[in-house]
Amino acid sequence: MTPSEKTPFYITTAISYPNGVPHIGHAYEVIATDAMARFKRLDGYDVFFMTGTDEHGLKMQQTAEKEGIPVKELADRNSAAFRQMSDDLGISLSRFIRTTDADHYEAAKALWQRMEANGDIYLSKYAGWYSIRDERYFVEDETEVRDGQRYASETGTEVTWTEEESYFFKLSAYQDRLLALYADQPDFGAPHSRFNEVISFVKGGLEDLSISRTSFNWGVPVPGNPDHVMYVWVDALTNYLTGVGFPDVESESFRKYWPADVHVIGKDISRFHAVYWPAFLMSAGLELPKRVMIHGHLHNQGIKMSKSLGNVVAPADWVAQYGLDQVRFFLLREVPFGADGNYSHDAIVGRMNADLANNFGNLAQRSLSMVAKNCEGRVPVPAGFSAEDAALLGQAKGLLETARAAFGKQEFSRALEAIWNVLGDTNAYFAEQAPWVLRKTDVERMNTVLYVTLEVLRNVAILAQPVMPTAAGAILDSLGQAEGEARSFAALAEPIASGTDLPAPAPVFPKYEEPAEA
RNA sequence: CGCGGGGUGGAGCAGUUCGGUAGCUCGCUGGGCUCAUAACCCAGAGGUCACAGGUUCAAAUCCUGUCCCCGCAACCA
Repeated sequence: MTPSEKTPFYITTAISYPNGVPHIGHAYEVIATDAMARFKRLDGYDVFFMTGTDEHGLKMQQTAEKEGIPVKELADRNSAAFRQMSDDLGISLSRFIRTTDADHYEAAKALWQRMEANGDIYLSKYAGWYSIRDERYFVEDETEVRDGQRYASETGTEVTWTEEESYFFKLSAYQDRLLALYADQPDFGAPHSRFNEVISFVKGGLEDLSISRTSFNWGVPVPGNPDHVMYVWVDALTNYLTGVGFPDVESESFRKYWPADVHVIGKDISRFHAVYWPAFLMSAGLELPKRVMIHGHLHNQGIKMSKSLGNVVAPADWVAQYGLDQVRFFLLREVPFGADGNYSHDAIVGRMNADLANNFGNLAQRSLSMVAKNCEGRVPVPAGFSAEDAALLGQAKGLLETARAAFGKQEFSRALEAIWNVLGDTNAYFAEQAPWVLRKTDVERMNTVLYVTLEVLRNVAILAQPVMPTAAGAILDSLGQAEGEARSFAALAEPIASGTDLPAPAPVFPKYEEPAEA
C-alpha cells in the first residue's frame, strides 16, 4: 500500500515553552504521543506526528533580559534542548515545529485575519491591577491593601490600576456553540473527569478574551497594527495548523491531515485546547480537531534524591540510568494515562525487573534457548494443538483488538496490562507443559509447546513495538522476523513460519542491579 | 455553601459509566521445577472498599450528609 492510499492520522503534542530545560513531564507527553503515532503506523495509517516549541511571550523576553542575551538566541538554545530530548527518547517525528518558523508567522496572521473577517475581533482596553516590577496583571482577589497601598499577594509588589489597549476575541459569543460541540461529541475531550471540568467552566459563562499585548514585542505582530503582538496562546495554538500547510487550505498536506485526530496535552492547558482553540477555529471557519486527550502530571513521590532541592528529573538522566525502552515502558504502563501519577526509583526498577526482565525477557530466553538446543535453531513444526495450546493462541490473537481499543482511547496502561496478562499466562503454560520434560518423553509435543510459545512472543513483541521500539525489535530479531511488513500488525494474521532460522538467543531486558555502595 | 479529582489488604494501584463471588503488581509464608536473566509455577496469610445514614433481594459501585488529602479559581505554558 502506498502512503497516499492509507488513511491519514494527524497527532500532536502540545508545543513546549522553552523558558527552561526539558523535564520528565515533557518526556512523558512526547513518549505517549510517540507510542500512539507508532501504533497507528504499524496499523497501516499514514501518520503525521508533530511536536515543537512555543517560543514567544513575555516570560521568554524576561528570561533573555535576565541572561543578557537576545531573546532569539535564548529561544534557539532552549528549543535545541527540546529537540535533543526528542532525539534522546527515540521520538518518530514528522516535524519539529517552532513558533519562530517563518511559515508559522504567516499561519498565525492568516488565522487572525480570518477571525477578524468573521467579526470576532475588536479593539478595547484591558484593565486590572498591574505590577510594574512583575510586569503582569493581577485580578482583585490576588491583591491586598496594606497602609493604603495595594499589593500583589503573591509577590508583594505594588500594583496600580492600569488600562492597556488590547484586541479582544468574542469568546462570549461561542458559549452555546461550544456546549453544543461537547454535547454532540462526548469524546472530544478525554478523560471525562477532566473534560467535565472544562464543560462546567464553559457553563459558568465566558468572557471575551484579550488576545494582544502592547507591553512587550516578542511575538507575532498583529496584522495592521504593529504596536500589538498576539497573545501567546493565539500564536501557539496555530502551530497545529501551520504544521500541515495552513494558510494554504488547498494544499495536499492540509487537505489530507486537517483536522487533527488527536491533540495530546497536559491538564494544565486543557482550557486553551478544549475551549479557546475550538472557538478560534469555529470563528475562522476551519474544522475542529477530533479529540483532545488530557494527561495528568507526574509527581516525584518518595526517595530523597536530594542532590539539590530540585525534584526535577532530566529525561536524559533516566535514559542513561535505566535505558530508553525501560523508561518508555514504565511511564506508559505505570500510570493510567489521564490520571496524575507518581514515579520513584523503586517503581521503575520494579517494572523493569518484574515485567520486562522476568516475565518477558526471561520467557523469551528460556523458550528460545530450548529451540536453539533442541530444534536446530529453527522454529519447530507443531503437531496439532491441544485445548491449552488453542486457548493460549486465541488469547494472543485477541490482543490486537484489545490494544486497538485501548490505544484508540489513549489507554496505554490498559493495553500493556492486557498484553502482560497473556505473558503471565504463557509463563504458567510453559511451566505446566514442561517442555524440558517432553524433550525426553515426547519430542513432537515439545515442538508444539515451543512453537506456541514463540508465536505468543511474536504477537507480544509486535504489539510492544510502539512502546519499546528497540527492545521489541530485538525480540523480533531473535524470532527471525525481518524488519518491515513482517513486523506490522497485518503480519499478526499469519502465524510464525516453521523452519524459520533463528539466531543464537541473547537476553534483551537486563535486570537492574543496584550499584555497589560507594 | 466556588469548581474538580481522590480516600480500596504492609506499599503502589485497578474496579465505581451499565449495582450481584473485592482484583492486580510488589512484599510476606509454605511448596514445586530446573528449560531460563537465582528467573518461572502452585498454594496460602492479609481488606467491615474514609465515616454515618438511605434505596435495594443485593452497594466499593446509586442517593444524602460528614471528615481528610490534592489540584484549579480566568488571560498564568
